[in-house]
Amino acid sequence: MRMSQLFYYPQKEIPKDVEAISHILMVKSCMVERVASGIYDFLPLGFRVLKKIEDIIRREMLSIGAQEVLLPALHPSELWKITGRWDDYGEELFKLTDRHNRTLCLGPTHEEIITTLVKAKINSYRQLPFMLFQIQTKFRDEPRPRFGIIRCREFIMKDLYSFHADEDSLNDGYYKVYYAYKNIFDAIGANYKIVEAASGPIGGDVSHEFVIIAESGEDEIAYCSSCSYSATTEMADYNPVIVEDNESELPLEKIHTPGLKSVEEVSEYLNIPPSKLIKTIIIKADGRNVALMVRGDSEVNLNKVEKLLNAREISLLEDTEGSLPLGFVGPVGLENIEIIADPEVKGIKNGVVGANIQDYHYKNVNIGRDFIPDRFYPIRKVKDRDLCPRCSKELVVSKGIEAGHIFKLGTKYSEPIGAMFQTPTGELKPVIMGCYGIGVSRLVAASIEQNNDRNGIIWPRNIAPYEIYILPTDWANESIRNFAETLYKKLLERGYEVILDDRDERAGTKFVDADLLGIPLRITIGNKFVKSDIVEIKERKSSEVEEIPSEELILKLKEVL
RNA sequence: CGGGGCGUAGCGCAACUUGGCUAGCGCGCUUGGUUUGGGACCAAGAGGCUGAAGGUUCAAAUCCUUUCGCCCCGACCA
Repeated sequence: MRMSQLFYYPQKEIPKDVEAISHILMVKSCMVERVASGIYDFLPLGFRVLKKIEDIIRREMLSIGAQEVLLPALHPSELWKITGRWDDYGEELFKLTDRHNRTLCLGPTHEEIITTLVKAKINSYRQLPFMLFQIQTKFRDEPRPRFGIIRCREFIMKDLYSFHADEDSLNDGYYKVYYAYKNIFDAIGANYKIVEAASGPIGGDVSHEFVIIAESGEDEIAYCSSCSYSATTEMADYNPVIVEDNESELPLEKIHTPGLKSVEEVSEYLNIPPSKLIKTIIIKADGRNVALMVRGDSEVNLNKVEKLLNAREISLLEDTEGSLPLGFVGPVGLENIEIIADPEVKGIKNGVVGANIQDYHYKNVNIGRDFIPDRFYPIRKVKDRDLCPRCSKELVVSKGIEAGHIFKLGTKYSEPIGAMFQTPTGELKPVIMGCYGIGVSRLVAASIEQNNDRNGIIWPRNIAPYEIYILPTDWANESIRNFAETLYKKLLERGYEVILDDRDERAGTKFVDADLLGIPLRITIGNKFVKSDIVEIKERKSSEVEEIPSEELILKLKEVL
């Protein structure tokens, strides 16, 4: 590509409110252009990167035997009503009505469509297993689009669906995809973690997320600094450590704490650290009230409680439900209600809890003397530097971008839709399914989040829009120009993806653009070439410059690329 | 959905509080000249229905109402 022809209009000034590094760099480097909130144009440079990522994904999908299909973006409402998701999916579903007053939605995901297809074509175990995938635009009416292309209302996603006759086969398929995903994320050059995850509204039991470590991520994950354990903080376990306070028990004391409900308020008012407070919250689990206790500097992980209680539905108790003075609840004298405490609570001597009386707390509360929890169980959210549940080394809590998510769906969709097959014994069974997504457009941004410096993007070679940037410092100089042109043609012939900066710009401008665009290799043809036939090769990533005689250039490129 | 903020040239912003000449500045763009290895300089230009609708007024970018769009923070922790 000739720079003079490229649809490239770098922006020096970008809006103040653009936050994420990837967003800033993508706007600056003219990769994308915002059309509306959460809706973007992909411009030539951005689109090339998108295509490269797509190709990597496609190659891996094909290699595990999946076949590519293209499914509609427009879905009739009936399909979504069958699975109940017309209502369950909520406001994120883009709904619309056609001229005949038929209701439709723009597909946020394609389980309904693909399962209906399978219903139409599959009726025997002999046809199973198989996998289909699609790479296409999906739509979600996000409550708040954010971080440029990372959280959009319209975005490109790869979805693979697998169909099986039994659990073993599903498991087989699941791990085939799991390893294909590893290959993909490795090929893209991402720093990522595979974490055990909650399956969310898509459903199913087993699930892994592929998370790209990045500050602007909206996922929070915990991973072990030593072994391979990792999970979302929703799911993560930890090895509880009980630190016994080393002090003697003081007499219980009731204190007036008018209007002070939160841990911070009470802690500040009494000048006692939050770790000495015991937070007590009341939840409703399938209609039954349960009290949960954690140390004041911790947070309850409701996800864990839900699992522990094996409850279908749990929620925090509302002010209007029951007679407890919310904000002043404590375990002392709390009756007819199960109390579950985090093991950490055991270590607290002379703690502070709510008194179950409006505007009062108790000081110097001691476990055993003043109250006894019904059971201890680690129910708080993990924190940075907690101990790994497997190897007891320290965990790291970090933010990341959810880039891939794989689920075992089971028969969640095949059953209601009626995608059945006949077993060898003539039985009719619903097809067992798996579903496996990758946020393709999001990966473009995620990669930039990890690969940049103050001058711009640093593309990993596999997904760079071009491999080589030929930079003639003075386009008006005939010998420079001739050499650059010849080099450009030679490299194209040899199959390299090359940019030739044939603009009549000052050298400085070209250097700045080359850095911003982050093309892995830059070849500078300047005054050293004019004087002594020397050209420069610079690697964007390491900033290493090598000067070599011009006639050795092509050979040298073979070596480094 | 709750709270806050912003819509003025392609982009980034000023002028609005206290209404009043031709709505400014920077980037980018056009023309000419000088420059030419890290976002050059000088000169001359082009480019605006001040988001939209209504109102107040002799007079509205500016005040009022409505509406549309955009951004940020929050959205179960006691």
